[in-house]
Amino acid sequence: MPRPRSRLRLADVAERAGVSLTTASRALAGRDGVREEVAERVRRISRELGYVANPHARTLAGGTASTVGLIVHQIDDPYFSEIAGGVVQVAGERDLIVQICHSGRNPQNELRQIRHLIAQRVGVIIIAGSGYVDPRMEAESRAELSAFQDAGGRLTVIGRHFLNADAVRPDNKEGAETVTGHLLALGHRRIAVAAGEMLLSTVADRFAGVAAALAGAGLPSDELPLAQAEFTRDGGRHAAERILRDHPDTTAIVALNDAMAIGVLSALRTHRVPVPHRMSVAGFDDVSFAADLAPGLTTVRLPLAEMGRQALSMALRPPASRPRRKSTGHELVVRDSTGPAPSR
Amino acid sequence: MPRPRSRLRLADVAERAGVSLTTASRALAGRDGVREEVAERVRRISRELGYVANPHARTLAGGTASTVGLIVHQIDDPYFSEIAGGVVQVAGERDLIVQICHSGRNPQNELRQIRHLIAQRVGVIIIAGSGYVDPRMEAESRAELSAFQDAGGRLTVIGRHFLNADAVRPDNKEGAETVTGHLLALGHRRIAVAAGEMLLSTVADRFAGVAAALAGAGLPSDELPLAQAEFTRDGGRHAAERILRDHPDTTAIVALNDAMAIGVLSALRTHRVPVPHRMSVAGFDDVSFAADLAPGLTTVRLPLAEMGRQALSMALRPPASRPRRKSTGHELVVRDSTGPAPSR
DNA sequence: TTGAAAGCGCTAACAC
DNA sequence: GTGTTAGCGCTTTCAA
Repeated sequence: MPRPRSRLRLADVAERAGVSLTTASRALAGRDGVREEVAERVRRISRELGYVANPHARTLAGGTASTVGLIVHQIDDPYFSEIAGGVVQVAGERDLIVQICHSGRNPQNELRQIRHLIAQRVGVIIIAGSGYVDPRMEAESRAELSAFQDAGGRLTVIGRHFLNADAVRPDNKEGAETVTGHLLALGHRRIAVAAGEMLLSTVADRFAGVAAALAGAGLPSDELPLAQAEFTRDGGRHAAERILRDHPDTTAIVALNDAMAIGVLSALRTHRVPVPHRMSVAGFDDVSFAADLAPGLTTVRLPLAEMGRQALSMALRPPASRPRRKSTGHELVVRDSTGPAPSR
Repeated sequence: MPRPRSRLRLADVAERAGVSLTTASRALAGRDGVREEVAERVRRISRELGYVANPHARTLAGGTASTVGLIVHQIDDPYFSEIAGGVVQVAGERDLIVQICHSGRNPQNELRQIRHLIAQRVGVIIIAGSGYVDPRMEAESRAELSAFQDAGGRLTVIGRHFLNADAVRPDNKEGAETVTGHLLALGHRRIAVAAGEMLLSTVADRFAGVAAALAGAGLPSDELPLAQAEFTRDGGRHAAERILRDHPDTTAIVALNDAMAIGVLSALRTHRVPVPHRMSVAGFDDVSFAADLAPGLTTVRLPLAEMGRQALSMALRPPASRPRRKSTGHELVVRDSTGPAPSR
């Protein structure tokens, strides 16, 4: 592939502004040691000329690596695309570039993506999405990431329990308690859970929240009907089928994410189970179209885009002596998919 | 942003192999002019040491980066996140990195993103999403992109009319004709259109398809009720409000994308207009959750992820003498939001 | 077939 | 404050 014709360089801007390379560099980086008047002139000329720095040269020379690596399970999953939206937005404001990789909920592939990003010399890595309950499944990733951090790279995780990284912590357990409390308040006592694979820490945490709420209400959470399946729409369908078959007197289903909730609603529609009159359904996440389902989905709202924004903002601040933890908070959004428990 | 400490360099590999930098470079790049035996030794040592080239140095010194720039209007819009999913998938298979930027449906911002990607020396640019009817709105972008292509860069557009680029062409006009034909066959005669801004070429093309279908059925398409608004869910709400007010005898609304269709459904629910008994609604795109709305949305399916895959695959093939055009095809997906026209 | 040397465009010590 | 100069790690002429 031929090499793109060389474009405007910093030297051109410097020349036009009648200053040296260094001064131009400082002015554009906003560093001080330049008279404000001169700096302003350089910036103006740079803008007029449409100058854009070559990030490779910049990185090579030891400047800031202006790239953010974002690892998601799957970008076309609304949970991740909304988070990514937040990351890309902040990146755009700061003239950073975002590289997106899929881990596909596969620890080996995730490791590969991490290595790739590190080889690219990205300055920031953001990992979004559940980790694994068993630390051995991500031991290698952790090792690579530690080395990355030791070398000065910035790491932020969203929804993982990494001891040594800044983290955006979704209210998984608390949110699950809240939504379960909502169902209890509506009089439901026979509540079932549609869960993803329990080896995902997000699933385990949310499930713990449901169990805690039930225990708090004096209900035996150890025999809580639990249907595990994939953490997806189809998984939700399968889980609902099993719940209907094995626990026919269930009056409410808590799905541990909205994707599963949608599958649950779909299965209930197929079986002509009226929602919420015969069965209440609640989800988790509040993805953008949860309000547009019918019935509108009662769910726990996480501020997804905001989580993405925070993750990048944290990474861009100078590292703290101790890793930062930022809880997302959550909000119960009551729509039409939950209602009073049917009286018997 | 901090800078990761420098790692193993090519010079280290060269030294260990007892050859010059040049020879090592050649050996690893697989270029000839190196005795096979020497090349093999260099490669072995490089592997043993775990050497990974610094892509910034590599890009700066010569070739283009093995990076794909993907410009979308908004990554958290399902239309784009599904396309992006396809692109990221193919990229993952080929060890390429995908950089995502938002244009935000703003030509100026799009131009800025294009410049960034070019400055970044990406080898491939993929632009997804509607262009503008008025060529002047994207004249600058076109100029930059032409220069990029002249310099050897590969460009693929999804859903734009760029003469000189490989293109994935969604069946906008054809799909609109199909879905309008479906409504006509159901007996609808008073059909209204909820459209995005007409300056978007996608909107114009889809609208032309609706008009053509009506004309083909001998209906006066020049007085076709048309409500223009933003090409989003909220825009759909507003458009529906206006249609209900100004054309109360309408029996079917064609929304020119699914986002608007969802807004239309929402507005109709608010006004207690039964769908499809009193009003049929059709969308366009078939985003993943269109089936889960209630009623399930009748729409025109575009193979979004496949479009993303094709776009990158085309870009990675050697350029053809003439730009390639790949039509997506389309498929009418009939669900519950359309039904027979109410008899009067 | 191999190597020396000249950059690629930028930042950062170190002068002035 | 501002400029000079030496790299960052690699590819690529151009000689040998």
